[in-house]
Order: sequence, then structure tokens, then C-alpha cells
Amino acid sequence: MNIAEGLPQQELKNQFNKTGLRFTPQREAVWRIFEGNPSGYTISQATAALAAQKVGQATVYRTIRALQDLGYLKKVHDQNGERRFVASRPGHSHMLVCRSCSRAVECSDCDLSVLEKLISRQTGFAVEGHHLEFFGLCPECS
Amino acid sequence: MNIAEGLPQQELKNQFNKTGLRFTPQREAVWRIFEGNPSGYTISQATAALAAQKVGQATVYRTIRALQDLGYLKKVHDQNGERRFVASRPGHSHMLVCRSCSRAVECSDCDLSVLEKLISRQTGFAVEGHHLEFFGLCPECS
DNA sequence: AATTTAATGAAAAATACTATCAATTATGAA
DNA sequence: TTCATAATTGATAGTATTTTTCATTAAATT
Repeated sequence: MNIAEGLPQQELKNQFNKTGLRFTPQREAVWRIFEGNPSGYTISQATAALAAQKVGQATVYRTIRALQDLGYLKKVHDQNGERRFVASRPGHSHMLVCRSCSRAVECSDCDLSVLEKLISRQTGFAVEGHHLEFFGLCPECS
Repeated sequence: MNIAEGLPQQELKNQFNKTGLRFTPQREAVWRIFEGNPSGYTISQATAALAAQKVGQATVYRTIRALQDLGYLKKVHDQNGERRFVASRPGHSHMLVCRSCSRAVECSDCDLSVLEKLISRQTGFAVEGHHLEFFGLCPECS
């Protein structure tokens, strides 16, 4: 039931290669811990977990950024306001985060265009996009 | 046209006093720079601006946190993904941030309950709330 | 195999944030 | 007002986080 379950490693490798980057064993190791955990990790949790696999701290930082840039990691905020990264599919979507276990699921994109029009009228802004994050209790924690 | 324009200093003072805190000249200085700038400040911008007014770094950190807790500062993300703080009224609301000048305006709360119900059905989550931030171009930058 | 390019990781550097504590300032009671 | 109490400040030290550097290693290309 992972967000990115069934994502072929090949797709990720291709995405890296497309921009001249290499899908190294270290980068694969980083991806694997996220792919395997729907609650994701804070940076410090990830560096700790990956240190056990002999992946250096700088590499973790660099890889998390790369995965973010490719759209395979998204940033969310847990109950404590701490920043976590969770596996996701590329593209715009919204995240729904459990306040108890931090499990995150991706919501299919919801149409806020009506809202954006309303806000444009109210404020005079040309609204171009939004970030939306939901929080609540996941089925297991309910 | 500031978000918090016309907010009486008195109200802020009362809010501080209500919890046993004092509205000191330093805290007032912090508040004033935010009140006067709809684009808000990053922490480092704020510490720099306030150092010129002889407000110490620790006090800036402490005061920003206090103003946040009281609801008079809200955190937004600018075009570079950097965290800024902008003056706001207490309570739940959404922020609309200009990608060019970082000017932020507060949107009256918009009803996402229909969306939340839909997401509950789709995911099984008990949705309790959300964070929503819009970005676009403000009238001046359009 | 030789060459070129990218990635790694250890360490240093830079940045961000928090805690400590003596001195100062405000508040309230007498 | 004066004294006692409590909160605040800011300098500094301390901790944590993130980025950069660079020599080395590994991968891709020729």
C-alpha cells in the first residue's frame, strides 16, 4: 500500500539518466527506504537509517534534493510541524498526513479553480497555483 | 494596504499581557517591521533589519515565535521555497504569496469541507484540517 | 584500456537555532 | 515612592543543521 509501490526502479533510473545523473547504489538505497515507508522520514531519521548502510550524510542530502526535483519525494509536515519527506509520484498532488503515525497518502489532484477565481476577484492577484496539505487520522489510527 | 494595517498596538499589548508577557520596546520593534512590510521577512532578514535597531538575535527569534503563537505572524514560502514570516490576523486563514515580490495577503477562510469529504471517501482518512497556500502575481507585479 | 565525467564521503565551513546567565527593566504591593 | 518580585534582554557559548570542498572512487564513453 505504499504510495510508490510498484514503481519500477527502471523508471527512476531513466529519470536520473535523462538529466545526466547516475542512479548509483547509494541513490537506490536512499530511494528504497522511502519507498518502503509510507510515513517517510525527517532528514535526520533518513541520515541515521542510511548511515547504517554506509551512505554518507552529504549524499543523503544531495539525493533527497534530487528525488524532490524529479518529483519522487514530496515534503510534508507532521503533527509536530517537523518536515518529512515521503515517496510520491511526480506531478502536482496533495498530501494527506496522519497526525498519529505520519503515514502520508497522495490525493488525486483536486480542482481548486473555482476557489482560485474567487480569490483572484477578492485580491486582484493572478493566482497561478497552490500548495495544499491535509491532516487527519488514517484508517489504522482511527 | 498592509494585512495588519490599523491593528491597534493596544490589541497586541493586550494579547501579550493576557498570558503574562510584556509588550516591550524590542517586541514592538519586531512587530513594527513586519506590520510595515507586506512581503514579510526571512529570519535572517529580520535579524539583520532589527540589529540596526539594537534588537538582539535571541530576542528576534523569541519574539517571532511569540507573535506566531499569538497568531499575528504566519509562515509562508516564497518563490525560492524560503520561509518568510508575514503579519496576519489571528485565526485560520490562507495566504496568497506573490512569486515576484513576495507580498502576501490573507484570504478569508475558504470552505474546503466538500473536498475534505471527498478525500475521506477516497482514502479512508478522517480529515481534520488543512494547510493551503496560494501563489501568483500580485496586482503591482502583474 | 584509456579518457572523461559524475558521485562519494570525510572534513571543514557556514548557517541556523537554542540555552545560559548576569544585568536590566517593568510590575505590583506596601 | 520604594522595595520585592518577575519577566526580558543580549552577549556568549553551545548545539544542530546544512552546504561546500576536494581528493578519491566509480561509472560511462571512446
